[in-house]
Amino acid sequence: MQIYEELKARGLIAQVTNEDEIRKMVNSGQAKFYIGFDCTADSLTAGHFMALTLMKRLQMAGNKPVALIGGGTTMIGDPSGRTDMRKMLTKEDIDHNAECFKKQMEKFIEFGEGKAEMVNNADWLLNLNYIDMLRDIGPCFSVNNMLRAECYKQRMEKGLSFLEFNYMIMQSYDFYYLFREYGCNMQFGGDDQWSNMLGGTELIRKKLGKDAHAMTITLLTDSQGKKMGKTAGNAVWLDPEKTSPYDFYQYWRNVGDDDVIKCIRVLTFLPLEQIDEMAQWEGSQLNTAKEILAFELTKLVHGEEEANKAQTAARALFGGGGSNDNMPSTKLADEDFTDGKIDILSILVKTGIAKSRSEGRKLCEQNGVSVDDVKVTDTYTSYTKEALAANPIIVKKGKKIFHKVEA
RNA sequence: GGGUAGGUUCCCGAGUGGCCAAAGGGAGCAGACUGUAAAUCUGCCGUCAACGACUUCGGUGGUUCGAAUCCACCCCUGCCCA
Repeated sequence: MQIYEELKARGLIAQVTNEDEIRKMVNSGQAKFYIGFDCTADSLTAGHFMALTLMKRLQMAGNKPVALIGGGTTMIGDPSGRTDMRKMLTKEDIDHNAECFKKQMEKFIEFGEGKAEMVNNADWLLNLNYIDMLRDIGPCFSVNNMLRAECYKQRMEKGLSFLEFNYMIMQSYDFYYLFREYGCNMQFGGDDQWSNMLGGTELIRKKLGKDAHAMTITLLTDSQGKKMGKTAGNAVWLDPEKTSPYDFYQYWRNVGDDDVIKCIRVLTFLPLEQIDEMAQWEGSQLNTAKEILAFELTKLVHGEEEANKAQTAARALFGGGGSNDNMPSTKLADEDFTDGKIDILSILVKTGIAKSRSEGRKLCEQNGVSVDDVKVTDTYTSYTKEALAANPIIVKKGKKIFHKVEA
């Protein structure tokens, strides 16, 4: 099976500008494609991860990937699919984020001579002269058409600032620039980027009279149509400091029945035949599929060693096994104790299990907290430093959150 | 610039002088049930030294015994007109 067919079979392809040509190009390794990443945070997320895997898949098929870091476009902020304006980031933040992105990507994709390239659109966007640029590409954009673009739809009611309106133009300019200077003939991106990407192909056609292509990836959504890769509004980060490998593993271990196979298909590199077989599984058998999904992804992002640790930790914790070294843990310092003791509420807050003492109190009162598998309902329960130093305790919130506490 | 409708807790959205830490919904968290799933039911859902106290309703001042609610000025947003 060739790469294009494989992408299709995995359900990765959402929209394409010209299927026949793209298939030909991609299958014969003739594509030099780019994917843009706006650096709005200091770590990539599970959402970006799919784009990275796509890059890798295409690279393995002989195509040339270009990772574009959006040091310039982030200054503007993509309004696509958003109902409110992004908060403006400072130049320093953006630079810092770009640096973080770079490091994370390097772990996953090979850059260098004859391999993948990395560019930053700050290098050309930041130096544009307003009037020159307007005269150069301004005539190629129809405001009427732009206003009809899908990516602005949600903003037509709530308001769209001129700043953000320009995002499409900047992204189009990127494609135009990369086409011209780097020979990039294709752009990939999330499905929400479609109109921005078409802006680029249009611009190239108008300015250079040549065809460039665009293809979007299906955004990963769960069976309820919600974007995946988020927990309680927080992203699942690829940075182990922000989302520990254990939590990362757990996120995927806990996806719904209806979503496991899709996730495996879309995100892992397991052969399709094997996946088709798993698709036959039903009921609690799917737990095995979830373990496979979680393990594979953790391995890809954090390495095999971390994946093993996360898996054994999870199995020990949920399988009723003994204690384990790999669960999240906190070592208390001297100043955390008063008169050599610390109470349960302080522990909950200290470990981040509860955001406030109030929340912790409520958790206890509602039977949500246990220490070494014994429910703690008395909020005045406290532990001495000596006891904790001798025997670390395992604090558990609900069924799934474990935390080791030692002194 | 003119007119007009607004800015309420994570989000949506009620509240228009005391009965308001603020209805309702969503999200989230916990409990029951389960398979570390979904659905369902129950409870919680500002903070704290907690039958009480403190901080919050765009901002700053003011009126009042008392303000999310009234007044003044300011900032921001939608819509209409220019």
